[in-house]
Amino acid sequence: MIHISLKDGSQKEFPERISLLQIAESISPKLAKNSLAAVFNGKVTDLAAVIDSDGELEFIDFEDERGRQVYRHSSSHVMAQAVKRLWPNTKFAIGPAVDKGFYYDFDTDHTFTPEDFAAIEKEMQAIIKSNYPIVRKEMPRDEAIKFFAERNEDYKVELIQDLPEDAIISLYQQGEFVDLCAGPHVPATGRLKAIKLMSLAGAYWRGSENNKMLQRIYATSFPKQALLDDYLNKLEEAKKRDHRKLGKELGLFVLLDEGPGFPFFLPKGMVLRNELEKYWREQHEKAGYQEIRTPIILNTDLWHRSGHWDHYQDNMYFTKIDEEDYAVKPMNCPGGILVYKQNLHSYRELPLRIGEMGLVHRHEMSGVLHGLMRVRAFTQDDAHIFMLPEQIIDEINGVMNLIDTFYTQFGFSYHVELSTRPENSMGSQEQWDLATGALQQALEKKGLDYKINEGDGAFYGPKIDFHLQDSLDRTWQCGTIQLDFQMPEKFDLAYIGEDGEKHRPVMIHRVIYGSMERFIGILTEHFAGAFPAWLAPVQVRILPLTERQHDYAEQTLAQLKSAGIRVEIDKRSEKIGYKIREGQLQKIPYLLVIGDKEIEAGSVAVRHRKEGDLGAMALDEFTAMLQTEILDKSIR
RNA sequence: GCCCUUAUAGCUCAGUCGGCAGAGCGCAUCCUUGGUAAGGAUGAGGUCACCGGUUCAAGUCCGGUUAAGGGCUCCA
Repeated sequence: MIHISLKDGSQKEFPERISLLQIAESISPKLAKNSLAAVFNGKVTDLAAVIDSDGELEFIDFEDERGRQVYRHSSSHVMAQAVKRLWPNTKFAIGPAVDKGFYYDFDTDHTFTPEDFAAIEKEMQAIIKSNYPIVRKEMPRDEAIKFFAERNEDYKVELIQDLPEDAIISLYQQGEFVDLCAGPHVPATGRLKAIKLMSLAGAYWRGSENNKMLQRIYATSFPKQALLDDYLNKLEEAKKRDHRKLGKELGLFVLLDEGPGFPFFLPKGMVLRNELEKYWREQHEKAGYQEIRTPIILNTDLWHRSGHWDHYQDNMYFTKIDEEDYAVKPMNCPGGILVYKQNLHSYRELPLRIGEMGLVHRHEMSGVLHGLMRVRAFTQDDAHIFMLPEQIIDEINGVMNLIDTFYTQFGFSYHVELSTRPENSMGSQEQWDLATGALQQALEKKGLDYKINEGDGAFYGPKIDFHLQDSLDRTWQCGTIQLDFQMPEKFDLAYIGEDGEKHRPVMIHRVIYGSMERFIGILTEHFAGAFPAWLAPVQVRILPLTERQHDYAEQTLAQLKSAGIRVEIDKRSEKIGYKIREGQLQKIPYLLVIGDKEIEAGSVAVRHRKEGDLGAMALDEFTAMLQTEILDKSIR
């Protein structure tokens, strides 16, 4: 029996060999009618069918036992077939389904431009209309190599050569087009419906920058035009939350030609940033951290000693002072370590938790810069914890709890990854195994689901990464916990144990926001610029109806200010509707409309950015309400 | 860094076949003094990213540089 879990959480059981059409029929006749039933040779473990509450089919695609989406994968073959027809000399690399669509990598003399999209889409529609059966063929490895070599498909030959000697190679054919493919596929090209080519990109063959760069076409497909339209609309909506767009509109930050990757924070962005730092300091004081600040520029002897010279040089900036070589810090740890070394420490002092809002500079390649998410100068909300070996698990657990407190405060959900030893790293395998094991143990003790990221650790230790999502569902690493046996060694760190002898402490590097820049970027998209009142750069805007209310508005402003509220007045001689519109667009939590009625009653008319007109209230009452909201850090 | 695309007013963007630089928003001034998402008029605002080339003539065509956008690789 195989178990099928539907996306709505329910479970069904089926015999081993069954067609997807049969599965679909047994779940819902409606689903079956729209079904993409595939001729299928393996097991089905998941049927990604989502049926929304009113029974309409929201999205359907089948996944095979390795999680591949059949419908999109078949779409990718049809795109390849169309490209082959239009540019017969094209060589084919790979064309998998991805999250919201599919792509295919091509090697051809023709340079694709977006103008080619219409022609390719038209050819794809012709192929769909022809309704070619998609037929699976199998042949021995040697025969398959010969088959593709004759067709000059170098990449396919290379792919097959990587398969075991005795492998049976499967090919899928539709009309004149044959592709190397494990399958499965929809039974015929006519099953495909709405197709849209999305974008062009360069992509290295097999993802290595030492290989040739191929041309990748990204596209998506849906079984109904309405679903495609819906998807495109959602993309448009997501773009409206883009932190780069909102950052400009809300006056949070700018990026200028004069400093690529070096963001300028504007007054409103600074208010937000300072509030985040304030919250950070409160929480860290509670959690037993101390705070330090270390220099941005330090001499190169230090960086040799720390291993950054050998392992991180390409990402560092250098400078000279009085003929001596200095480097701008790319990480805060060496500074923190020097602070630790200022005293001889007793085991009784440990764990020692030392935080630093540390400004670091990293030379990132020009092509990777992205708004606030990926910059060349950023402030890490760093901390280094020096501890006894037996304190490791507890300390990691403490940091995980702190991270959870922060992310929950902002309403983020996150996923966790464990990154292991990279190639360019220092220390013995034994130490790495120990460190990686400790992180793993801490994760398991906490019961967190995590994904393993082979070879993605820091050069001095493995790490647990916490990832948050942006508005386009791209994920960004924010929090990280890194366990380090190397730096204490390199810097000969010590504490005096119970036995009166010197011992080596263990070190954790950790950030929670990750970087202030990236976190503000994510936060902006998460709230679509409508920050909770405690973070909002302007919490209240007073809108006097006419000049007659200006004095009263000033009094109101003074009272709110003395209550610690960030408030401003719009005194322009514009109509109230216009002032409200602007206040809404600036996503200010509260707009206070003041007319003669309010003056007479000694009140303010309150409008909330999401809830609309809340009616008149005494100023004291409003102030108390808002103060509570700010103090509770509520999301309203 | 690599592949593709883009760069015109503070912002968003038109500008056709190479022939006098445009609109809306915003801004300034004036009129309007109003009740919950855009009242009206007038005006200012430009080295068409930068450097070079072709041409009688370049925002427009060509080459280069810089920056930005979508990816790849890399990363907080």
